[in-house]
Amino acid sequence: MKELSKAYNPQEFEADIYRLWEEQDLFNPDTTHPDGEPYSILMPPPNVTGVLHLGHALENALMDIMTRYQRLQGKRTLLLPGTDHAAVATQAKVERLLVEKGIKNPREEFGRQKLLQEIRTYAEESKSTILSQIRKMGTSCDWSRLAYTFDAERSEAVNEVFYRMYHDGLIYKGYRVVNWSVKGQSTCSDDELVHIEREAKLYTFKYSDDLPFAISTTRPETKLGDTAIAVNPNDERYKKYIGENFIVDVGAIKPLKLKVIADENIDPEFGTGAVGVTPAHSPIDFEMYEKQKADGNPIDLISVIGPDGQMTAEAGPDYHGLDVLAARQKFITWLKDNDLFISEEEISQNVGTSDRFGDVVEALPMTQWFVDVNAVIPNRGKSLKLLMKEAVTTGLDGDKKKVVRVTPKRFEKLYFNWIDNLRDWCISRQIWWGHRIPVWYCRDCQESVVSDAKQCTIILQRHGEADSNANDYLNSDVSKVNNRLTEKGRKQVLAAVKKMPQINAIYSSDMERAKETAEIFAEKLKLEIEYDDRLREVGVGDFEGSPDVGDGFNQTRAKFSAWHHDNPHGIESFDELKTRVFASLTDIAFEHPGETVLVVTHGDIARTAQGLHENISDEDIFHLSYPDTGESFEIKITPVTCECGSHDVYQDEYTLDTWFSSGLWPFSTLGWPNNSHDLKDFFPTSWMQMGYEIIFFWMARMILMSSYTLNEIPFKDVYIHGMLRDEKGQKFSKSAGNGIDPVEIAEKYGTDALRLSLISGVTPGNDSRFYLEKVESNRNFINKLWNISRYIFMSSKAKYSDSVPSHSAADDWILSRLNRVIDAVNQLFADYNFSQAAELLREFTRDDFADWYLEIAKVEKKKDDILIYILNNLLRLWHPFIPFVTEAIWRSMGEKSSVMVSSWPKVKSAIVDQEFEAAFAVIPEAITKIRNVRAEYRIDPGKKIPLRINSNAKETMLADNLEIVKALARLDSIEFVSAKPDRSASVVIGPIELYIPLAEVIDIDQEKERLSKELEDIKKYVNSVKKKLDNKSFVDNAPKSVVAGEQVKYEEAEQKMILLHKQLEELK
RNA sequence: GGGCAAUUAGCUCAGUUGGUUAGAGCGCAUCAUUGACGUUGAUGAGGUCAGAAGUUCGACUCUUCUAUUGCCCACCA
Repeated sequence: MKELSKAYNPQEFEADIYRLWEEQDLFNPDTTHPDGEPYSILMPPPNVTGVLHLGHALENALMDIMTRYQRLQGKRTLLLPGTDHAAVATQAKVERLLVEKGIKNPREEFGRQKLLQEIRTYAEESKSTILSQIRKMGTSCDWSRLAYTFDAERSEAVNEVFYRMYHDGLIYKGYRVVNWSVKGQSTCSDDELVHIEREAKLYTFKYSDDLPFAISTTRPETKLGDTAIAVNPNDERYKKYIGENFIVDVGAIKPLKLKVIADENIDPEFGTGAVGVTPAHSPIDFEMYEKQKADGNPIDLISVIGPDGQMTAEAGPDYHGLDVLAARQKFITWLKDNDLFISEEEISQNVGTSDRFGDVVEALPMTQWFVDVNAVIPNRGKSLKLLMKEAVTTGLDGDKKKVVRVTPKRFEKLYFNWIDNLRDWCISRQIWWGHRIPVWYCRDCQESVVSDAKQCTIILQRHGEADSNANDYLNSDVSKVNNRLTEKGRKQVLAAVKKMPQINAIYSSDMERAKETAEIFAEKLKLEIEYDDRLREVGVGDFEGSPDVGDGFNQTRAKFSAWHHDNPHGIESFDELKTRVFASLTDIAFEHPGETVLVVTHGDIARTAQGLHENISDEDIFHLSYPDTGESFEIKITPVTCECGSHDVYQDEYTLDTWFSSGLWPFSTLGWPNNSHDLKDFFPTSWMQMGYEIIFFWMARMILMSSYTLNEIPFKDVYIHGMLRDEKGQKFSKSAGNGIDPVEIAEKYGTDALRLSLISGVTPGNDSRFYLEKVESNRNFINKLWNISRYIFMSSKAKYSDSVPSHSAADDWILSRLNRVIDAVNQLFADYNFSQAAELLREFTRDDFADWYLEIAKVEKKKDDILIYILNNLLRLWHPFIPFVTEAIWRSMGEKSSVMVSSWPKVKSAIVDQEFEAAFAVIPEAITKIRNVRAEYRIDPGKKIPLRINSNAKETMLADNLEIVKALARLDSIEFVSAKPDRSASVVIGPIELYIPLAEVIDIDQEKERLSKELEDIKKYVNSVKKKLDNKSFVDNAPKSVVAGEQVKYEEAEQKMILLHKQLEELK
């Protein structure tokens, strides 16, 4: 047995222990419990937008506690780690950082490839930080199964699901009013809106004098696009006009034709009871537009606001180019000038803002991709909406086994409410960081193709610096110059090799400088090189060997039209260049679907490939920047063949909502769409935890995707946790400046203390507070456990054995307690009540074990085996909560394998004896009462005093365990007496009377007061119980056991009362 | 506008099908401490369970209403 160091210093062992677990592959269920019953938890993937915060730390603690608990039960437990590319969140973040660095418009200045490269670099960095932080939290996840929502496997799943939904008619492209963030230049879904309340003005006016209506609006500028007036069909004032058309001229490009339409939802009481209908800029009005169209009574749709947030030409020459606020003022002025303005009124209104970009969104009509939540799924007879509902109510198709249990249950209501109000989900985004929509358009026949082909990731690597770069001359003819890499160039390549991800194949231009570069890669990556002359640098014609100055090569090309189709000065035409690059890369993609390929090539070729990939104009391609020598960027090409046979397709440039890929997480991480073992074994997953703020975003989407794709629920149980708040109850946020770095806390107090603090006080679904005092007290507690162990190791030489003989009442007591605690902890785990489980363990460890049993053990001696036994059990019970310290102590105990793969203690019910425990309680009670008297009379704690016991207690538990009382209450003599000695303090415990003869210190008055006070208390109690028992209806109606219990209480209390009374009498 | 949650000791919170003399931790007070642990121990003070009504033999617990706080949802233009 190793001695534990004197102080508990988590910094000394936590990192080593985690490394050891990893080295022994203990997080991998296939290593530890290959034959156990599968149990799986998926980590909600943190966004790669920054660093781990306290909320993540809480989630890690919760998941890991559950994982370690299940693993100790012998289950084949998988906790699968991963991260989320978080499309818009990440791009918004990186753009913000770039703007801070002085780049005003990153998208314009960088272009797609370069910005994506920036984002990717940021994301990868953030990812590796987060992963190391997860390790720091002690999370026992299986790193061999690490996933990323944006990696090749997950992309494959995304495309496959899109493909299926499209062919099932659940995904459609439609012209609809969507939420548009002008600042982010992208759509967002309804769920991504954050509603804020703000003051606004409600204006009332007429379109023209001829019109019998006045209308009210908060957005006068949109009225330039009005095409109807809606009234309630039962509104007597306006009924007669329904169906009529009015022509008004409010200054738009042409006069507006306004049809009066009826709509039930119009409130006749609000405003004037007539509503100007702007189908293009209001989702509700758009619905009216759709309805009118469906009814064969179409109205127009005029878009007067553009994606740039400015008025369009449709709005008329007076307004065109103005931003909305300026247009509003101008329109109001016009109304006033023409005596059409009636009134304005301050109202408060709710507006939707973009959760990532923060601006108020505009409603704009656009062509976007949607998931239809109401359409009937072929062969299923029900809609996605219905599937989502079934999964939480009856189970899918009524199968009770396919039902998600939500803890706490009240969140189900929230979920249903959301489903009921759900509209079609807009899944296309105009940002670049994300999964491209897997739709291709054919350049030959103009048709679109939705393909489930696996995309090939191509890393375009420019060769390292060559002689031509260093000495500035052009070289594209392999036969003319032997242009090799410089020393610097080779170094660049070696550096690039280190950064290279897993590669399946290498292709290279056959020019010397590329060849040389490729060879370095090939050697290091142990791959063969395929040479392709179509990857050669652009042909420079007559400029071969000369520096590119004056009227040289690039000047010639700058006159774009001159070499577009032709070959001025013998240079390669752009058409020829594009054709060979496209053909080469397409061939590669078809050769390596689903793989990552390194293509070593030249600057101009890389840029041309990039341009082709982005589907931008030839001239724009020419103006793209090169990658630097030795640098690379990646593009993804999916080998798609159009129905017409052409490979000449380009992909839709929109990307998918990030929640589309997150929704697939429960199965995409387990190998779907491939028929993997993991999918069979671990899906549906067993348990999932998440914060209530992502129930709509994530839980709902996972249920949608799983029930659609696999006709299964994604998880059997979902545990909803609350948010962490600071000590004042405020949210943690950067802007509030109250952020706490979990890693810093872990470093200072130890991860174990952090974990315990995070979950303490946490109940399902409720917010909890986090503050340093909590961490400190938990650290102190762990230190206590450390010292308990240290003491036991110092005093005991025993080895753990699964069964230990009991030598005394105290032994029986502690063993019974232990088993009862194990039982209770199991129950608390079953209810996901982690905080209480830890609380219970803490109580047992500190109060029962350390404060009582260890002290008793010092008196009774020879308890080595029991001490070790209990400690061993305790370490296993504590391990899910505080994995590091339990492992450290476990190893010191001489155990060879890890505590994390030992076994969860079994309840030995034969040992549990609650009655005996209750009987034993007299001993601590007696000791406490005596200590109490000592404290009251200020007796020096070191001084030993005598004790007399009324002899009627001779045959009790107390009489059998006097040695314990003697030592712990610091007594020098104990005798049984038949009468109370003179001048002594007395206490009553049930039927037992204890006397403490203290002639020299005793104060009769003080003693009288003390006893009187106690007598008063007990009298009150006796009376209340008596009243109850005298109440006939109580005796008649209450269950017998309750009445009997009250009777016992009464008798005991009464006896105590009599004894106290007697003692008080004796004092007089 | 609709909904959800919370309200228990100075602070943070338990209290799981109605029966407890309503608990814990921190803080506070008093005392102790060469001892496994001062990152400690012993002892104590402190609450009409937000308010009102109701159901019941019995309410912190169930019902209704009220108040305060927080959160979520929502197409009064």
